Amino acid sequence: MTVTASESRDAIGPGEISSEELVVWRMLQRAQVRITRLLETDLLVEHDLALASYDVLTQLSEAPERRLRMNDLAERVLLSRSGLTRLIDRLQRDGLVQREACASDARGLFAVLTDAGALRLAEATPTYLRGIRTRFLDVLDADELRQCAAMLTKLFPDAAER
Amino acid sequence: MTVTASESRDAIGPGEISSEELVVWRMLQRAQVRITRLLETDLLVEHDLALASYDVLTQLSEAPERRLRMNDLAERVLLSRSGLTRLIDRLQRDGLVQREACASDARGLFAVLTDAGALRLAEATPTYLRGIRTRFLDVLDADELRQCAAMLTKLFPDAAER
DNA sequence: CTTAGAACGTTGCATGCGCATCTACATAGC
DNA sequence: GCTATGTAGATGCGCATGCAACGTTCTAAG
Repeated sequence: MTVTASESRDAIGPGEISSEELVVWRMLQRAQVRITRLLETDLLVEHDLALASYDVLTQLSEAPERRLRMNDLAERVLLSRSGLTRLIDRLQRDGLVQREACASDARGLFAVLTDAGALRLAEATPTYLRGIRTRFLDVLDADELRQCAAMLTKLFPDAAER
Repeated sequence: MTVTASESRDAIGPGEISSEELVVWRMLQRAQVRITRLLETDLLVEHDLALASYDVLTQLSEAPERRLRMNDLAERVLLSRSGLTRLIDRLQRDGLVQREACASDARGLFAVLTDAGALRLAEATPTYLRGIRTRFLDVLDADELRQCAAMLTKLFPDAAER
């Protein structure tokens, strides 16, 4: 195939990707990983709480009766079922969560937020929010935030606000 | 402090965060994790290559003489030094990379991309690009992509295109 | 009722990662 | 030169996670 001058450099066919586009993706990756790590170390240092644990506590606190089925919870925090089993083990050992049987399905279990868990969450939340604000929200203006939300809604099929 | 009706619901003080803002952050987290996992399984299934390995090969391929100091490389792929040591162990075992001494600093090592590594990277790249395109780029229009790039530049202090 | 298949949660196992530590080398101060 | 401090990379260890397999229970088909 002969290549004309205009095609030779950043030739973009129908399925091609320009280097600018690629850079956007890479920056997104890096920014996200970095912010997440900062957030996690904040929580770890100030409250000895991993980000995944914080997520679990948050999900439970927002759920009706502060309880969620293991399976449901696993999906919400983006963990495999086995991963969630171990995480709930740890949280239960620390008294932040407890397991309860499900009346309507003997196979199922609820993870239930304890009062201690709710307290711990309340203590950690200012740290979490401050981290997000300083590392993410403060950097963007209202317009950008709206654009960001719009893009995410497109990217995110089941956006149901989880 | 007395709370008026207008403040009672989503009262936003100077350091507060509205629930909309919080949702944006959560969606970003979720979208990023999900896309990354899809990308990783694509590479794993089609080329038996982990995303971290792909990143290393890419960084090396773009570096002068296809080589980078371990430390430098670790920073670029967002891995700890020890993490990179093990990853390079594996890649070297598979013949995709090799270690070479550094003439100017006897402590240092270069990770060098081998021909086999370059070939493997070339094979895997279409999968990677296709994944990014279908899961990310195709969903956004040119305007949104520009907005996204602008935001990331603000979020990303050392944006130097890495 | 019985049986086949699916779904829920747990467990064994392997893997990949970070932290703390170690050794070898480099650099600065004397 | 010699010592003290710092840096590059490797190693021991612990931890969190996913996959595959398992037991238990639910559901559908006959």
